[in-house]
Amino acid sequence: MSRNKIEESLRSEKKMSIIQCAIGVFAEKGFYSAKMQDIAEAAMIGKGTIYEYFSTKEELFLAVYDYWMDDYEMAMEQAVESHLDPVSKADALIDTTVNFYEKHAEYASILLEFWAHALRSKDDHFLDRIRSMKKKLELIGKEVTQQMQKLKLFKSVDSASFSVLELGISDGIFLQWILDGKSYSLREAYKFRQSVIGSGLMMPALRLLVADKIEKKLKKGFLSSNQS
Amino acid sequence: MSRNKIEESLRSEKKMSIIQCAIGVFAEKGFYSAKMQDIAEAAMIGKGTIYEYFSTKEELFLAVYDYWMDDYEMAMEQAVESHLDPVSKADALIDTTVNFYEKHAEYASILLEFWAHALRSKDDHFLDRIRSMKKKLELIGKEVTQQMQKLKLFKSVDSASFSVLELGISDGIFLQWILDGKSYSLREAYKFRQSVIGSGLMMPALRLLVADKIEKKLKKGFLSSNQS
Amino acid sequence: MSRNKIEESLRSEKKMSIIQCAIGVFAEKGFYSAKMQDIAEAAMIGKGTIYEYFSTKEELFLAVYDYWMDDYEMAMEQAVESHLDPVSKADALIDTTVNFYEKHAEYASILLEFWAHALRSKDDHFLDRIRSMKKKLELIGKEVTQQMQKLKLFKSVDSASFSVLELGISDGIFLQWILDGKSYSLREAYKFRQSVIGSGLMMPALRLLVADKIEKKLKKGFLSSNQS
Amino acid sequence: MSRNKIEESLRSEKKMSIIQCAIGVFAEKGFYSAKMQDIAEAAMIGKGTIYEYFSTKEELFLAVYDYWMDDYEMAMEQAVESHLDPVSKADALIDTTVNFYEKHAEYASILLEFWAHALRSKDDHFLDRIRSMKKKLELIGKEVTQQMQKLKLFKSVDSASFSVLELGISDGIFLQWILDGKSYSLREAYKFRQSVIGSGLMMPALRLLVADKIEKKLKKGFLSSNQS
DNA sequence: AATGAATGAGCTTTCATTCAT
DNA sequence: TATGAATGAAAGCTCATTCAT
Repeated sequence: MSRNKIEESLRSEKKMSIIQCAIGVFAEKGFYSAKMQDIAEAAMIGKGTIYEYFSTKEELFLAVYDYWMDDYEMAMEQAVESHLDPVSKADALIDTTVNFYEKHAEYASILLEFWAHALRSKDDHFLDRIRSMKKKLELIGKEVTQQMQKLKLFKSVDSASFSVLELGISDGIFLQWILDGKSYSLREAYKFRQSVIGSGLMMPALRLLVADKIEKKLKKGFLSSNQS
Repeated sequence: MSRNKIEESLRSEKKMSIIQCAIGVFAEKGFYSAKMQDIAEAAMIGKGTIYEYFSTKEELFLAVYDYWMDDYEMAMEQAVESHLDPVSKADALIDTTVNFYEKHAEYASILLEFWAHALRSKDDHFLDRIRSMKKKLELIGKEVTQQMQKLKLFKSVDSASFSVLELGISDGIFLQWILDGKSYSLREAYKFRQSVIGSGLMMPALRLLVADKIEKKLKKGFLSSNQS
Repeated sequence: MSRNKIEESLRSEKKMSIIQCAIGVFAEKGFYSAKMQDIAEAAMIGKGTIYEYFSTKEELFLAVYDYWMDDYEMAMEQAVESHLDPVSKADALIDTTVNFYEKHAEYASILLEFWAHALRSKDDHFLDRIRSMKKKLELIGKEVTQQMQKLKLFKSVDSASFSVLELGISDGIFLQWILDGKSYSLREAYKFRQSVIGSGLMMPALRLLVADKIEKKLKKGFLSSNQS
Repeated sequence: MSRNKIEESLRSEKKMSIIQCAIGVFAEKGFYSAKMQDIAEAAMIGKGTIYEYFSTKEELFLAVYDYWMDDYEMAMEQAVESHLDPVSKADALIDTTVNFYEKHAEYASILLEFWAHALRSKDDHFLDRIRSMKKKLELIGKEVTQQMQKLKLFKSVDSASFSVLELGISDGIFLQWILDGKSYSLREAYKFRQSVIGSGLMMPALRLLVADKIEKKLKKGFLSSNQS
């Protein structure tokens, strides 16, 4: 590695370290209440040093979101690529999402605040970032849905609409779970959701096959804490 | 009305007026960027006067949320009470929700910010308020679901879980709709959701009855702008 | 006086009070080293209060200069108006200038800094203010010169150029006096200047009349401290 | 040259190079707004390197002024030495001054700022430097004046006072010229000044000799742009 | 000797809150 | 009761200076 490359890499590493510390502070205090001082202290560096890497607090906030979403996107892409049949893909996607959300549950408030920020900001930068990620996820969902249809597993459904809906549902469940104080299993909630929706879209042949399992799941719900 | 009662009522009216003005300012600028001065100007009163009614900015913010949620709760309760059969009730609930969300779309960022605030606040006041509202809505949803089951319209499903799920889905769809720049009809998205989910929970008898309509809806999706 | 008028007047008075305190602080520390805190303390008000009257530090600085120059301009105008013959007018102008400069000697550094600021500022506001004052003074000087010529006291001289020159000389003498640590009498320096220049412009008739006095003045200079 | 001498000389050269770059930056931005970074960039060296040569920003500022004044002093000394008769000397001095000022017109704001700085500084260093230069120039002026008197060209006048006056006038004209946006010829202004003052101090014999030329100059002034 | 990443004191400005009227 | 002038704590950001390399 050349001298420049090493320096570049060191710089990048330091940036990451600041971002990681910032996540914690932003999550705990929120964008406005988080002080640059706090973040500097968390990263055990001087206040001025942050500004060597991010020119404003807002830019750091955006970087935090980016860092996060890149992580999520990559995981989702990998999930879909590492399976062949659409059913496994769908399962893997849900699994990845649940893992991601469980891992970052404590940072949910950043997500909300970021969305709020984006909706209000004159600068489209924030909204664009959100939408680009949504587009990517929608595409993945759409493809899996279409494969399901091709294999006659799913009824004929507008795959784009369904994919958008799924994304909304996914965020919505996560949000409720957080607001409900994580009092039930997020994974079970997702599975319950899958039972309800899958049950609605499956072709009769498939439905009969898994009817029993679905029925049990629906009856059981996801609120009882002793999950099998 | 006694002298005191009149005064009390006047006071309450003024409070409402401040809250209503605050909603607009909070929505446009967000909690932190909204200045008490802005709110006072919007309400055409002096800055100090706000403090006669609310002791801090945070309290006013909470009052804004309360005012809003009371409105929503009341509308939902009325919706369910003004219909007898559970299918109409369900339709009315969806209608009310869509109406409410469409009406307050521009205030979505407050909602997000409020949730973020609640998640972070040491003071459980905020979370409690959110949960009390969710409990109420969950109850409503649970009852309707149980009635559906009693009438053999719905499969056997844990009504509490389903109700919680529905709430999450509802918020999730709204959120996506907002983040997607309201580029499609929120109502159609809700109907699509209903088709997917309904299709999964309906008893075979009912399903056959509405199969055609549902099938069409699923094929069409909700993203095309020329909705019938 | 109406309620509004009174308030307006109070506001104006407070503004003046802040300006007067700011003069002292700016003079002692310079624009950059003068802290708003210092000025607030000098005025015995809160730091924030200054911003009720001046929106930026720079605006306050400009106000200080304006306040000063208005004072000077008014004094000069009054000086010229309260005399009829041009010789008395010229004497009065010099007298006024000397008085003004002696009174504000300690604030000379503000003047210099203001000029430096004006020369550099992208905003022409500062330079314009300086030039408008110079224009006014040049006009006054020009008129007096022309009257001198009309009365055959002065040789034929381009009055505009002479007026500009005089202004420069005036500032220059003041500057030297300040930089020389006020080690001689500013008044005597001005008189010496008058002798040199007057001697050069006077018509022979007048010159012969005052030759003696001028000669003495020239011989004596203005550096000896025991001024008569 | 010994090893040490060479190193010393290299060091000195680098110092000069930094000073020259600093002049430009200080002139454009002023002492406070000029960043050490800017100066380092202008000199194409690292920020830290400046501190190898100057221990503080203020010291560099002083060095800039010194460098400048040394330049001016040397030019003035050379001017007076390269002529024999006092009239030529006086002309050469004016010429040198005009040249110097015209060349450094854009740096006028530094001069002003430096003076302001000097007046305020607790540290007499700055004022002393100014005064030592003034002393030198006054001495030169005094000598020339005395030679003029010896040759019976000038009336009897206190040469020290006159020299101080001249210095003030010189700076004053320069200052006006700068503040007037250099809208006329500095050289013509100096000549006009010479006509006015010379006319006042010349002995009758000399005056008659140049009366015509002076009269024309006075009538013409220096504000018309088409200078002959 | 030369560098520039790191630093943190210190700045202007903002704004929720108070309180005299 | 209503007000808005006054306040000062607080925070983002800057930049002269240091020092390890």
